[in-house]
Amino acid sequence: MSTETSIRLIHMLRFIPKYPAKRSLQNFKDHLLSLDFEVSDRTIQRDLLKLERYFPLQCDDRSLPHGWSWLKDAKDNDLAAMDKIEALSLSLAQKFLEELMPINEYERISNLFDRANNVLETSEIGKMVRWRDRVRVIPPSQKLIPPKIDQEVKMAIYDALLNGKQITVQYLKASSKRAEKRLVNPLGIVLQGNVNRVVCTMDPDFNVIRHLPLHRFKRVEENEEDSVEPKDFDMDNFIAKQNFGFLRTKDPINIEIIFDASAGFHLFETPLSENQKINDEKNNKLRVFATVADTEQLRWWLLSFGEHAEVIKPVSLRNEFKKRVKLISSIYY
Amino acid sequence: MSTETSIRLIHMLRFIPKYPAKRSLQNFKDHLLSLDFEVSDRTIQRDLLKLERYFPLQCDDRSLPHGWSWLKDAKDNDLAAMDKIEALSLSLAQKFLEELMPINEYERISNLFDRANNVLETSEIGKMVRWRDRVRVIPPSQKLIPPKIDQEVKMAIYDALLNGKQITVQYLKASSKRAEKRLVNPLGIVLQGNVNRVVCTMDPDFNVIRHLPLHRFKRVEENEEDSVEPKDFDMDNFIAKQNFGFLRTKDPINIEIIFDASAGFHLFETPLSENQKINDEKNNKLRVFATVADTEQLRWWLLSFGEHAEVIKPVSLRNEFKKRVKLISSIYY
DNA sequence: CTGAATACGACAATTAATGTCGCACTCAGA
DNA sequence: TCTGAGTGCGACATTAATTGTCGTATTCAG
Repeated sequence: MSTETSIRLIHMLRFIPKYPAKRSLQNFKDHLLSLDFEVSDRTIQRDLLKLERYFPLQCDDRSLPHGWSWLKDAKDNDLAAMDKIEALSLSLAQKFLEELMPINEYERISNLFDRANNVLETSEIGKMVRWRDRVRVIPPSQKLIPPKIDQEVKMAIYDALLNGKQITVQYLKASSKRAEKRLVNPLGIVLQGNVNRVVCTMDPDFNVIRHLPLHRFKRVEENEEDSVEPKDFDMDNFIAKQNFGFLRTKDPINIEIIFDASAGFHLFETPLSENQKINDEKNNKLRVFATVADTEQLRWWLLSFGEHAEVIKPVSLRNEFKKRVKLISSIYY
Repeated sequence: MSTETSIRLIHMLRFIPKYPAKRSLQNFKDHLLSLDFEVSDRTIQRDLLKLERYFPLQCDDRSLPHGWSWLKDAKDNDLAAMDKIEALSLSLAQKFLEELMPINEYERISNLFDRANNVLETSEIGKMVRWRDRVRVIPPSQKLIPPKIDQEVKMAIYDALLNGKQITVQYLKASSKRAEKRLVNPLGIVLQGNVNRVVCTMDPDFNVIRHLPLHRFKRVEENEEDSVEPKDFDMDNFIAKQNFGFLRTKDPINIEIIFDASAGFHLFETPLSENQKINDEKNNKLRVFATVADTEQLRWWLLSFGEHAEVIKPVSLRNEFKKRVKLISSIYY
């Protein structure tokens, strides 16, 4: 018999599920026994009362046996036991992230996912369908291989950013093979697809704001000096106006597009905007109206439909597409 | 003086950071004092030794004062204190997920994110740059508004899937306005972009395998009957061969594409495949070779480059593009 | 080299934890 | 409505663990 009360309490805390699930005294007894804690029923009852004083727990005493659970909206119920459904949701989220983001970096989130998978795997065998075989994620766009990021480097840069400190780095320019020593003022982080970019200024010219892929930094040392920032630096301005070149005009535009019904049908379920309207034309076409941001992405998206989408408005966009279509034709003919 | 030893131990456990960060006796003392635990130094030392016996902790005794931390690769270190860098990473992951997936559903993951944001917000003010202003996520493709999913419905369907049970549902057909009662055998879940689909069979014809958006299910009841599955049902087969129509041929294809240098440059950093090769042609073009899956997505992706990409091989794909380009031309001219 | 800070073993006093028992209550089945 | 097994909980004596104190050894900055 183990004599370590506190440890037993921790195990009990982690065995309590979130409301509306609940555990009975007998459940706790079995669970503790499987962990080699042999105590009397009375002790378990007392333990639960004690935990209730310090954590947002709940005892359903409307019927026997009483059932214990965490309050639904408890803040720190990351301690709580995970139920199967929650585990399945998390496992889905994991598959989703894996497709899109180098998730292995995020250690704590991996822990959470590990725990979820563990719950799914140790549930009663046979009764449960093998979820692994039953869940798939279809990536929304062409899959590209993410660059490898050095964890030490990443952590050092994040740390410097948080502390507002300058860093001295070895930076590998795209054009060269050897890293160069540079002095860098980190300003921010931008995640673009699966590329992690550091927004910064760098010697010799600290007036130019750059955005450099994190994986090009080879060595990072945090300096004593505080990071020097350009006056009135603002991330949104930087992204919008200058460097990423996604946003064309600041104002949203009203678009009118004709889709083949099969290609545009999904817009009924996942609209482009809150104000989207769809007219069902007779000839198996859909005429879609929406107000959207005027971005490069919009163009990429429209282009990807090929012959299944026709830009009608705004006229400027239609003319742009006319020109591009001519250019594309000239490639193949 | 509080007399609740066990509770104190739990607080201590959650205050211990992950290696390589560490906490000294004085740190613990201050922390406990702020939580109204007034104990002697010796007690804290003994507590730590006790915790060390039951959790993967580590005491760095190479120098004074000694520093405690969780082992780096501990499995259950979701209990551990979160450091600022980890918190920033998680906050990034959250922003990433928010752009792409209806994440608010995943309660436990939200808790984790809340905790991360809390760490960032309660850190020493002033010393830390305001991370909110310094972190951005640029979505990889056109943003569409995710459908709203009823949590009760989702949980009921997941539960039935896990338990291998039939369900009786109210299903809203795309064409109609009123939900109909149906008997459904759930077979699996597919996440496609931000649409959550249920793979299933349904009355009246249980031989047809369907994939229906989760948000079309209006009410779900789990039945006593076990779910009846088609013989030899296999998710991958289902996705690949029949219904999603993404995969064209089972075998990967060797593609050769000519990109404008500016458009294809990112492939240096995020390649299409492990075996990708890039020839730098003289005329500001890149000739890219890679082995990729033969999917619709590949076509969408290539089309989205417009005049900045030319398909060379395989010849079949080039011919396909030739035809499509002619069709596109005919729309605008 | 020196003094302040830290770690830790030992021990006795204190405090908490535990099992047992008895009684009250619940609830399903007769 | 009755019955009995199951469950919850108050009380209490016993046992076991926890705690503060003190003394000594060690570390480390100046």
